[in-house]
Amino acid sequence: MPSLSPENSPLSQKLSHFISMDEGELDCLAALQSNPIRLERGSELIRQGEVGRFACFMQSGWGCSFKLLQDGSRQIITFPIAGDCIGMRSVLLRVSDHSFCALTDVSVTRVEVSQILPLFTRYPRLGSALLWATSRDEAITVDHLASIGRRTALERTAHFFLELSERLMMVGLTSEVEFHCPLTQYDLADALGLSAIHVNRVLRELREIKLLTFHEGKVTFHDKAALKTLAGYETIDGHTNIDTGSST
Amino acid sequence: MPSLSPENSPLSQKLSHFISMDEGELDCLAALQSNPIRLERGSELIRQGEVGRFACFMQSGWGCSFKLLQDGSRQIITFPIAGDCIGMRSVLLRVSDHSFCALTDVSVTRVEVSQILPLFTRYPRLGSALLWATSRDEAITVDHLASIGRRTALERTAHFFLELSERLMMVGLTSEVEFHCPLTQYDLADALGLSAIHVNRVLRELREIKLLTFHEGKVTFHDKAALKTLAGYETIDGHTNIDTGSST
DNA sequence: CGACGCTTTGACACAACTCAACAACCGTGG
DNA sequence: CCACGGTTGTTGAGTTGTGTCAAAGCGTCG
Repeated sequence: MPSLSPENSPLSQKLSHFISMDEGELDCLAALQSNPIRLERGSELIRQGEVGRFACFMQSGWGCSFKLLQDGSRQIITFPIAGDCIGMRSVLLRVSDHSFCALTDVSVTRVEVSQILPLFTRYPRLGSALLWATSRDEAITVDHLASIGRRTALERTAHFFLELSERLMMVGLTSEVEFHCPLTQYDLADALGLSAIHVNRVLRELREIKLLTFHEGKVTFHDKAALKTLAGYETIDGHTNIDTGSST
Repeated sequence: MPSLSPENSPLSQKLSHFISMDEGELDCLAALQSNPIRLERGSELIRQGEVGRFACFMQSGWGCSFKLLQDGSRQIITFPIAGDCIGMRSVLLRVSDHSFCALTDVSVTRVEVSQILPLFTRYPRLGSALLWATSRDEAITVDHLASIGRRTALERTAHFFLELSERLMMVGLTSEVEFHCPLTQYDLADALGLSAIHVNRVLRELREIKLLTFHEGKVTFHDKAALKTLAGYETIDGHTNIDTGSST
């Protein structure tokens, strides 16, 4: 795997959707992401209940952050990909409220909070871009919550892949119609609040109605427009189709 | 309703669980919260899809922030209470991804983001306390997500009230065994991802097994320990009961 | 008084879960 | 080379938790 030039890291790609960056800002981002660490598939970087000592930026690979519940089941919160920040909350809360596990081999760089805060003073635009990215992640979590709470399994699954695709798009990891996706149906189940068996049935239905195929680690959209209609999908950055009504 | 002395505002009460504040910091918080605005029950302060122009701190009353879905259903994300910040994400994302509605008469103060950012420079401890509070809210949302995804209706409802109680506790709005709670069963349903009718059944069961009563706007815990066991509850600030296992 | 908002209950339907079995694919080791 | 266990995917049958529909009770308020 070729090492990316720092100026074109996934993170800077992502942030450039929000602000355009000058050389100093790009250098600062590059410095934040020096010395990547390689993690093997399956390794747990963060453990629920342990003290969070650092945050990380993902450089490449797929992971999942999840909560373990009393009865042994787990709820996957998100699948971090290149350009995403993980574990920031754990640091601020001191104790980690969730775990992080690598689903493929993964490359990350550690950042100390002490590196981040001064950044807001020296590179305020970069700081606000990071805040924007964080808010965006939060909005995705909230969307996820609404999905699990109020959408059917079919809608929910469709919505998930559309959102994932949009996230991958921002870091240049997908074309319009298909992308690589190393998740198992068990992973999907734990993310979507379903059983793995039901995920299988839902995926079959999505395939049969010719909207989307999930096969051999590859997701293919057959009719993105219809999929968006089915899922009630609105782009993450706020363009909504909903008529919010008016009266009390 | 007597106006609170600024030094004892819900927000400063909440933050004082994280840092102890000196006079300058308290004054700064007080300044942030001057000129409260009164909102009538039912008024919508933030509308999904509109441009988010400001954030607010709640002074008193109850509200709900929620997402509207395509089919008209809604998912309530959280019920902001005194001391909570609302709409911050909407400002940073420019377009609001959710709505906010007052469930009782409510008093809030507007804050411009331009007021917040310099605060991190002048009162860094206050800034980090605010970050902590924000992270804590995020952790609650994530918990909520796990609840809806993986807990049964009964566990989920129990968990919700325990968490709510802990939040109220931080701003001095509850005793150990009971608290005022103006939510309807419809509100609960939209928060818990259930139908109102099923919420009613669940509440009846919680009453029958003598764990919790929800009646006439009042929540009473009859056996908090048993309730925590049922819900698999861990305190928000990270003290967990879960044995995270060990092997791969 | 009637209208309305909220709660409560029952009967029934259905989405999603569980259990069980099997198929396909992998890497490993004999 | 093939046998093997482990992981992942697939399918069917039966169960159950939760949703839907319908109706009634009960406050409050105009």
